[in-house]
Amino acid sequence: MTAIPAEQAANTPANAPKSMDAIMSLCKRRGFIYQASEIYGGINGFWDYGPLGAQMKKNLREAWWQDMILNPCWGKKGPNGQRVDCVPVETRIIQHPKVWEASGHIGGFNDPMVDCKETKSRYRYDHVSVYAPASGDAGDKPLFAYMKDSPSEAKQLKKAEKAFGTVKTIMLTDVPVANFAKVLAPDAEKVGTLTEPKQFNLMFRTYIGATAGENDVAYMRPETAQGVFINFKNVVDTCRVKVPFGIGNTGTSFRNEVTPRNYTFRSREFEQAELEFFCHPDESFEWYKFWRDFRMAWWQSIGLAGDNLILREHDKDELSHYSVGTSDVEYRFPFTAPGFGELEGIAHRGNFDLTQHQKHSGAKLEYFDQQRGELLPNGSRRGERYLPHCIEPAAGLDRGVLALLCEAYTKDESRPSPEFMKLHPRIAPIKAAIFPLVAKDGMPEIAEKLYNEVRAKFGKIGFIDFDEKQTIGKRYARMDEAGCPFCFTIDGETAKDNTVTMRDRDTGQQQRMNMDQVLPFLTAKLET
RNA sequence: GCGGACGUAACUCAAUGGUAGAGUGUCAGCCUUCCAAGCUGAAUGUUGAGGGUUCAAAUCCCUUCGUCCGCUCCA
Repeated sequence: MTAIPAEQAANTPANAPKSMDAIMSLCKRRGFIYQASEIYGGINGFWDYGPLGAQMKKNLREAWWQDMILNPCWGKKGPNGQRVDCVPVETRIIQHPKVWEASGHIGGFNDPMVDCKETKSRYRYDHVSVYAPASGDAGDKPLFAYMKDSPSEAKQLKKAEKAFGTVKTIMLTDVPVANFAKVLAPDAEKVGTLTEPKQFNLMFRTYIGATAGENDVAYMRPETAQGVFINFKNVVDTCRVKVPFGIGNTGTSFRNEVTPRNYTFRSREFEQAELEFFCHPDESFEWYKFWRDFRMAWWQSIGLAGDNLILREHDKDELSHYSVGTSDVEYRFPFTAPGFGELEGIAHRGNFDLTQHQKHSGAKLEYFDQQRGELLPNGSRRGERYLPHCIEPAAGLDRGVLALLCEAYTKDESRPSPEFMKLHPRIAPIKAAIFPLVAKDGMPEIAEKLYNEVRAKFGKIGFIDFDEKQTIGKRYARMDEAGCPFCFTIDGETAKDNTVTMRDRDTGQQQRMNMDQVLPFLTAKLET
C-alpha cells in the first residue's frame, strides 16, 4: 500500500470507495468466494472459490496465458523491433531445498525470535546477550539480558555487577530454554517473561517421505519464479529459443503471512502468473520499460480502466536486494483507499538469480549468443557468452480477481437491480444467458435450441445460462449480480419473424436482432 | 504478536436472562408478453465451537476459532 498525493485522493462519485462488506456479501451470495473450511469455523488466511469465482479466475489465467505466452503483447513488437517470444513451463511447488538457499529465501528470513510477555517487545533470538557471573552459578539471582548498543546494556550491567561482582557476557542462545525462567528481559521488571524462541520463517515447511524426519525437510515455494530459473538451461538446450525470450510459469505459492488480512488480498495460499524475460544486459532497461508499460495496458484492457489503477515506480531505497528497478501495478481497493495495493510487480532482477543458482548448483548457466561478438571473415559472428538479465512481470491472480470484482461492483439505486457486476466480457464467468420470455407458447423450445447453439460455440470459454423460471425481471437481476454481460430473450414475435431481444447488462437497453445474428454478435463481443 | 469491535437462516438484520423471528433470496404451484411485479405455499438454525453460572443462556462469565478495524509485520 502506498500513500498518494492529496489531489488524487479526492473522491469523485466515480471512484468513491465501495463497501467491502457489500462486495463480500455479494461474492458469497452468488458463489464467487467462500471462506475456506467454513463449516469448521474457517481457517485463517485461506479462501475458496465457488462456481462463478472458479470460472472467473480461470478466465483471468487464460487471458494471461494467451497474451503473455501464446501471442505475447497482442503481437506488438519489442524494443528490438522483433516480435516477442515466450514459452511456458509448469514447475513443482516442492523443489530441492537448496533452491531456496540460492534464492535467498532461507538465509534471510528464518530468524527465531523471542517475545517478552511483560513489555510486548520482540527480539531476534541470536541478538540477545546475557550478563552472567564470571564464574560459577547465578544461584537464585537472575541472569540479566540486554540488547547490545541499547540503553538496556548499561542498565543491566549495573544490576549484574551489583549481583555478581565480575560478570561475563554470554549469548541467550547459550542459555537453556529451561532456564529462561531466571532471565530478566532487557526492559522488564520481572524475571522469566521471555517466551521460548519461535521460528518466523514465512515459508511453509513440509517433509518428504512417508517416514520422514527432520533431515527430510522441504519447503513449499513462496514464488513460482525460481522454477523458471532452475529450468533456464533445460529450456535453452531443448526448445530452440534465442535470447531475448521469456519463460512463463503459473501456479500456487505459499507464504506464512504474519497477518492475513483484507479478504483474499493477503492469503497464505495464492496463485501467481510470472514471466521471466531473459535479455542481453545492454538491452535490459529497454525491455524493463517495455514490459512495465505493457502490463499496465493489459490490466486496463480487461476492465481496470479507470483511475483506480496506477503504475508506480519504486524509489531506490525500496528496491529488493536483487533488483535494479521495480514498478508496481497498483489498484485502489476499497480497503486501501485512498492508497493502493499491489496487483503485480515488474522487477528488473539483473542476473541475480542465474548467478545465485550457478554458484549454488555448480551448473553453468551462461548463454552463448551467436548473434553477438565481432564479425568474422566468413560472415558469421564470434559469439558472446553471458548471463542474461531478467525482467520479471509477476502478477497475483487472486489479487487480480479481487481487483476485478471490486472494480466491477456497481451500485445504482435507480435500477430495478441496484447491485450489479460490470465484469469485462472476457473475464465474466457467465458469457450469455438465453430466456424464454414466458414458459409457454413454444418459447421454451425455441430458447432451448438457441441455447444449444450458443453453448456449442461459446461453452468452452465460460458458462451459458438457460432459465425459464420466475419473471423476466428476476432473471435479468440474477444475471446482473453474476456479471453476465448479455441476455437473449425469446418472445411472442420470435416465432413470427425469427428475431430476439438482446439486453445489455450495463445499460439495461434492449436491441432486437435476428436470431442468426446472435452468434456473430457474441463472436464480436467475446472474442476480442 | 498487541489492542478494540463483532459472530443469530444463503444474504441483511431483530429478539428485557423466559416459546429463536422478519425482510430479501431460494424452491414449488398459479398467474404472467420485458426488468428483483402479483397471489398461494414450502424448505432452511446444534444462535461459530467448547466449557461454566442459572430453575432457565442468543443474552452473563471463561476458553477457543473466525471476520473486520488500528498498531506491528510484509523477501
